[in-house]
Amino acid sequence: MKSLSNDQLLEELQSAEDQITDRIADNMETFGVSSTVGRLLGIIYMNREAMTLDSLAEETGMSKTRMSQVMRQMLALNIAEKEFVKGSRKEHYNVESDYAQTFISLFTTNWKDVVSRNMTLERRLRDRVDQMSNSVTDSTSEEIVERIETLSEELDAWQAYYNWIDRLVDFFESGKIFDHIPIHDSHKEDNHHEK
Amino acid sequence: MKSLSNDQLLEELQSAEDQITDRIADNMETFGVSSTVGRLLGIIYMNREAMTLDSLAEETGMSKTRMSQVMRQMLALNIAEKEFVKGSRKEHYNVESDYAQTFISLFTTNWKDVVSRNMTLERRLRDRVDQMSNSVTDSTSEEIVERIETLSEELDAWQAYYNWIDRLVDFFESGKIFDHIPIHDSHKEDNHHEK
DNA sequence: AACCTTGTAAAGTTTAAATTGCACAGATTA
DNA sequence: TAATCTGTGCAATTTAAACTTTACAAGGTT
Repeated sequence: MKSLSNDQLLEELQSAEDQITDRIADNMETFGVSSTVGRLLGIIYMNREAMTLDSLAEETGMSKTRMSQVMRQMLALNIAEKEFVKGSRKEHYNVESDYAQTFISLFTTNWKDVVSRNMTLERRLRDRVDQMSNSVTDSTSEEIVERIETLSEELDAWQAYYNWIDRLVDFFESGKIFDHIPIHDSHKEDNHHEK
Repeated sequence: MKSLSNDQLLEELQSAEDQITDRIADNMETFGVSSTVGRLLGIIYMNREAMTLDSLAEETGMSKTRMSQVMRQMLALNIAEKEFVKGSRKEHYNVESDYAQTFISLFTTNWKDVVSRNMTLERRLRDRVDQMSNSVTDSTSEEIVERIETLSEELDAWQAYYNWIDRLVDFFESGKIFDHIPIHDSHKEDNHHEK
């Protein structure tokens, strides 16, 4: 294996760092967000310091407007925050540096939204089903009575499911998850890396 | 509140069922899959019986080709399976009827993929970093040495994170999650629905 | 006051994803 | 063997998402 010159080392470093950013961007798609969200996350993370819209635009080669759009989305997702930098008029954005914490933010923000939307619909549908039940008379066909009953049971399952997700979200958000899945696995220490 | 006729009841039922399907489709986007995946899941689920590509195409108004594509994707995601129906030459597809189980399938399939892709990259990068470390001599600039060290630490964090996700996936897949977050919450029974 | 700076709204353009239509392979039936 | 049925590869089209350009509002500076 041949040794590397200073210049080659710099190139290697840049290439490796870029690959990490690329992969972070890629993985972010699993959360259902555009890869640019992931790219900015990776860039700011690897930069280890809050960045401005202009510096992000330069780094990505994209327009400042797009940077603004994406950063707003990231704020909404709770995976970035504004950071005050004295002496500068520009807004600076920073990201959580803990991977697992970012995972949790994305997971909980996304699912909280879903839960709330669904709980609302569930209530509305429940009312309608109740009204249907009340409309049933002797002249109502057997099939209809059955479908109403099935629908009502469906809503029960629906409610149980979103209630489960709600508790799941809380399990992550409260950090209880770490009691059961600690960040650093105590078992497999075999592959440990020495400093 | 006024009572409903038979015809109105049928319309109400259809409308309510459609809304449920729509919402299932919507929610599925949180997993980063197209809403059509969710729509087919909802349709087959509400149908309570395995369906063919043709019946799906009719139900959605989409082409059979698209149904084929989406069902293949759903098989890959482990949220649908082929079901043999004797006497029919067509393939029938069914879906898991348990919401939480579907959640777990999607969650684990998606993240397993991510973990494996990342572990591979991590190993490759680790090798390159080692080679960089070995190339360091007296004439190597201080800045470079530091960046190599930082990169190496970054890989440690990276590895710890994906290992964490790996254990998290197992936590879900093995069903241990249900020991801590049971499907039916024993606490809040207040909002209970009587039969 | 006129003049910068910074962020974003709005509308337009480009790129990528979703979807279709056609064609055809493989398997089945007649 | 020809005729039919079913699922899918592939290229073409449509639709939606990502991204850019322009313009302008709000606040800061001279």
